Order: sequence, then structure tokens, then C-alpha cells
Amino acid sequence: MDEKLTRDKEDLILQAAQHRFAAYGYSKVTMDEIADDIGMAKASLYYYFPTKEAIFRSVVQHEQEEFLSRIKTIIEGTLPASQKFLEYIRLRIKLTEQLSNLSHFHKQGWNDVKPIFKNLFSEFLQQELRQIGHILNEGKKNHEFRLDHPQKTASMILHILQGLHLRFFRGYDHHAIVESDRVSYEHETLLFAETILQGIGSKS
Amino acid sequence: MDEKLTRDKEDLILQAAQHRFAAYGYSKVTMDEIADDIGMAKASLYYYFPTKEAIFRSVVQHEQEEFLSRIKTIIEGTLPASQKFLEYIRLRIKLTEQLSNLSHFHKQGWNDVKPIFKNLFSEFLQQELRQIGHILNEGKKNHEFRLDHPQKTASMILHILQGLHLRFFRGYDHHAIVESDRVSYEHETLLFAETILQGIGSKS
DNA sequence: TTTCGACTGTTTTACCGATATAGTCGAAAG
DNA sequence: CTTTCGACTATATCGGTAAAACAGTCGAAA
Repeated sequence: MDEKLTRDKEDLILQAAQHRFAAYGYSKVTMDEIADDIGMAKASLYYYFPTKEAIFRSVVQHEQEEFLSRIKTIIEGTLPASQKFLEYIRLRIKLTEQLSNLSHFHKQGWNDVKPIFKNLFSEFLQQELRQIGHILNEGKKNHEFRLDHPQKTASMILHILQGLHLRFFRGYDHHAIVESDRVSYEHETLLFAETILQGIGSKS
Repeated sequence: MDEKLTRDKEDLILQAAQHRFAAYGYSKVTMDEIADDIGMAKASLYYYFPTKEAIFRSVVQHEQEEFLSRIKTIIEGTLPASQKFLEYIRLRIKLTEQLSNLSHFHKQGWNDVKPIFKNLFSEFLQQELRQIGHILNEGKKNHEFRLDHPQKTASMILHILQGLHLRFFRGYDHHAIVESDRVSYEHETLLFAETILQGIGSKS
């Protein structure tokens, strides 16, 4: 019964952490600040989470789950594959702006990131890759798309989306993004999606 | 008449600098080292170049000129536009590996780079953009390509090429590139080029 | 069971002297 | 008159250190 209350407290901590991390980044947020935000003492946080890393990991995991589940609703819809693809791209752009921690996580090279995060991250990428592959395969079965290696194409698409994000947002530390870059990022990403769609579309 | 000799000395300095900068990066190369390489005293370098930055700028400029002129030979050739495009991509991949200073220059965000370099760099990008646009326009005139806004498409293509480069090589400081990343970069870039080509191609 | 003040050990920061380095200058060599 | 360089200066970088900030612990109390 106090299971519920524990969940609530955990969520409270997670929310405060999410906002702080999104605004200032992992290293610039202290446990004291998170605790103060919700009127707790720092020591109390350690009743719910073993380490600062665990909190951050949980925050990122939540954002990842939200991301994947939002995309899932598109995939499970009834639109033609090409429309699904465009909707996916549009949603991805929007979520990239909203889920700051996840998106900032993208900017770090995962070469120097700790193994725990590395796994978390690469598993997430695998899942997004599968989702793109799913749309592509569906389109292929429909004869809506004509492509030889859906898996390779999905991989290329994902790498390009990551690349465009880096191209426009690398160099920004937390929240100082120039409007013109944001707009360019959106335009270029959408133009890419449309052109790719023509490239794999089966109609002349 | 000693005009010639001066040129030779400048080139000598530039060559030594190019090698050093490519191997260790701008900040890890000293004027003494460059001077030693060609059996000169440091002070003598200042007879030919006013500052270390000027040397570096000149090195980068030379690499940029080589890059653009190599691509020019493709553009001026007689291949169909789609072949020109593919050749351009292939050459770009190769030059990216060879012209280390230029390519390393790409990795830096040009937000924090000094104005002098900023101009040098953005002018270079403009020219590459024009070259891509040239190929696209030629293809459009031929009715080999079907696209509405060649200029916008060119911009997208260039941003994606930059993005892919960042995606795979960001995080590497000088010359420690993992083979698998290099191979992936090549494959993804080529697959992108082929798919785009289908996307803008006019034949069914 | 949950909270917290007081504490500890470690990491990060701030500072400072020593070293390294870009750039200058005047003299000398060709 | 052109080119080279040794000796010099002023600034930037680096290594070490003391102080401050921080993640994480613990035992007591609510």
C-alpha cells in the first residue's frame, strides 16, 4: 500500500531531476539542488536511489520509453507507409526538442561514456532502428516502397538523422539554441525525408 | 627573380607545417618544430609569415583549393550528371581522408572559431555548395533529374555529408580512427548518394 | 518505514609559480 | 638590400597544492 507512495516520491525526485538535468546538464546539477526542489534533505534521496547516476539513468530511460511509445502509436496506425514515415520524422523532430536529456545524450560521443550508459543507449538505438525497419518493411510488402535492403536503408536513415542533429546542434551547451539553426534543422530533415521517400517510392 | 626562391621557401614552410598540423593538430605544433624540420631558426619563419595562424590559414587554404579543383575536374568532364554526382561523392570520401587539416577543421564547431577562420571556412562551404548545385542544375536541364529546388536540395545534401562525417568521426582526435567507423562512413555515404539519386532521378 | 543532520572521503576548483611558446628586434652574414 | 638568426620579452600553458564543493554514509529520531 505504501508501494504507491514510494512510487510517487520516486516520480517526484525524477521530475525534479529531469528539469534540472535538462536545464544544466548532468555534471552541473547537485544532489542538494534536487533535494531542495522537492523540500527534502539530500540524504533522503539515497533512500530511493542508490546513486546520482541511477537517477540520471532513470530519467533518460523514461524519456527513451516515451520516445519509443509515441512512435509506436504511429506505426500501429492505419496510414500508408510513406505517411507513417513522414509522421515519424515530424514526431522525431518534435520530441528531439522536448526530451532534452535524451537529445543531449545524443550529442555526447558514446566512446567515452560509461558502460552502463553505453548499453542503455545502444539498446535504445537498436529499437529505433527496428521501428524504422518496420515502416520500411511494411512499405515493401505493400509494394509501396521498392528497396533491396530495408535494414541497411534504415541504418542509413538513422545515421543521417543523428548526423543532421549533430551538424546543427553540436557546440550548443544547454539551451542556448539559435532559432535559425532550429529552423534549418527542421527544414533539412524534412526535405531529406521527402527526397528519400521519392527515392524508395515505387510509383514513377 | 628571388620571387621564385621566396615562393620555394614559403612552400617548404607550408609543407612542414602541413605534415605537423595533420599529425598533431594546431595547438600541439610549435614554431620551433616547424623551423627545425626545415633546418631554419624560428625567427626566420617570421620573415615569410607574420603569425602562426597565418601559416595554418595558408595550409588550410591550400587544402581547400586542392579539394575544390579536384571536384572541378569531375564537373567539367563529360559524364552524365548522375555519374558526376557519384564520382563527386567518391572523391569527397577520399579527400576527406587525405586532407586531414581541412577535414579536422570540419569537426570544430564554427561557433567558437575566430572570425578569420570563420570567413575562410564559410566561403569554402559556399563554393562546395555551388559545385553540388551545378551538378544538380545540369541534371535538371538534361531532364536527367527531376527536382523543384536544386539549391535547397544541394544544401540538404551538403549538410547531410557534413552530418555523416560528424556522426562517425566526432570524438576522434588526431589519427586514431577505428577502421570499422571509416568503413561504415563510406558505406552509409554511398548508400545515401545512391538513394538520393533514385529520389531525384526522372526515370521510373 | 521514512527522514534528516552531521559526518567522511574524494573529486573539482582556484590559485600560483615555473615552464613553454609566440612573437620582436637588432645585429650579422651573404 | 635580402635573408638568417641568437637573444630577448610578454603572454599563455602546465603542474602542483590548498581550499571548497560534492557524492555518498550513518546513526538517531520522527
